Amino acid sequence: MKMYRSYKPGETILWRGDDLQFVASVVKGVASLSKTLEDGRTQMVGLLLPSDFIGRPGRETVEFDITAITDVTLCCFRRKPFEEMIQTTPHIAQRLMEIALDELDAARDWMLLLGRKTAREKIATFLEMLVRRTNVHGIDANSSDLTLPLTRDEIANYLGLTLETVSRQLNALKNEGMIRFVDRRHFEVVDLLALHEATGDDADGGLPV
Amino acid sequence: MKMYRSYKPGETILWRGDDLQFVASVVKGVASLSKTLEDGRTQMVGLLLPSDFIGRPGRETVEFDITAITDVTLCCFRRKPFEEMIQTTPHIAQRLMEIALDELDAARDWMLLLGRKTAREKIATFLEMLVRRTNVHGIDANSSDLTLPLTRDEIANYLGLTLETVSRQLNALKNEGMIRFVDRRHFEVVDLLALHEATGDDADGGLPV
DNA sequence: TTCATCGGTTGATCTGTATCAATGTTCGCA
DNA sequence: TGCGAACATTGATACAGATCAACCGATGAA
Repeated sequence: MKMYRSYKPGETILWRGDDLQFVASVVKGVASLSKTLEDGRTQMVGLLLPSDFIGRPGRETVEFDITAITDVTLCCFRRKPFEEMIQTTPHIAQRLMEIALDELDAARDWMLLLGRKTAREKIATFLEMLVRRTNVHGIDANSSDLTLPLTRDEIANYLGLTLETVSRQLNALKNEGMIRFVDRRHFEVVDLLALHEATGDDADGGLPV
Repeated sequence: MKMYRSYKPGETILWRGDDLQFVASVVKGVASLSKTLEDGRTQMVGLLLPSDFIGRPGRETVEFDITAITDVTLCCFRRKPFEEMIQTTPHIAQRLMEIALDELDAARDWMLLLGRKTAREKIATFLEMLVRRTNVHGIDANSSDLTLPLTRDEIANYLGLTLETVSRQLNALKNEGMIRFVDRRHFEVVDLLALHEATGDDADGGLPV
């Protein structure tokens, strides 16, 4: 009924079109959802963090590739019994609906970012999101010592940029004194207000992640 | 309990942050969902067509502007009784979940388009979507005499381009013999295969709208 | 009939980001 | 202990699409 599976960084969890015999939830680690064009250009369309959900009732294949970014552990259920459970336990459907609607909100914020923001604004938005998410998870409120969970290349795929542009803009924000790097994967935010201004977002219009 | 409201083209149905006392479904017409940056750049993040739904249980404001594109008629319900209905009628929650998941799939396809496609590919994808959607609605199977529901400017906002680029790419596809214009708002597809190739999409990876 | 407006087209130029290329840094492993 | 691979930075150049600007053609009001 219920089983655990683990994946190494870089390992593909599911390919687009794969048969989806299981639904799963992320126990540990970070995974990416991504879509690819014919010639190989790819775009991340979501990140999976612990407690996030894979699979959907009534659909037997996935529409994107799912790849482990860090070590990932999933908790898997067979799809059939899970679907029956939805039928019989109404508030599960409700909960899943809320999850889907939250993801939809996040996807739409990302559409604004991908369609209209400059490279600089994209990077600033991404960093601000990391601040907010780290704080929500209650780790710290001081915006210092944040972790970049992705490589420059992965950030580029997330933001619709190239890795060179990511590197340049990250350094630009550093040189302007908004952020400081501890090492390549760790940074702190020196001037959160300036960072927010650099996102281009409307006063109260941050990402509700 | 249930009432109808109408809007003229260009009229704003809801502003971001507006109090959402109602949920509604579109009876007639086309409306857009859009998000705006501080300096006015805007990006459409969705289109509402007849049968589409506005509002979500458990959230009292909308996160984007909703604007009528054509004459629009909505059928509105008070939010409270609607939410109670969800609690008591389980398959409504299920249906809403499916709608949300479908929209999420569409949003993710759009993220790939916004983040990675060229102007030409964006236009081709948009036209192919119109073909598919028109055919689904059973109007015709011949890809001839399709209607462009949006102005050049609105298309630009939908695709993350400027209106000049939309105009140029539309003409480029015309000059290559893929499409033909009847007038500014009506066209037919001459070479559907070529149009599909121009989308850049992976063989079987069309938009499941 | 004229004029104003709105949506659309077309042209010239500019610019942000991609691309191409070389170099630097870190870390795991023989 | 040093070597190689992966990740990252930096520089030079190219180009797609934005921007600025002029013009066109319907439609509708006076």
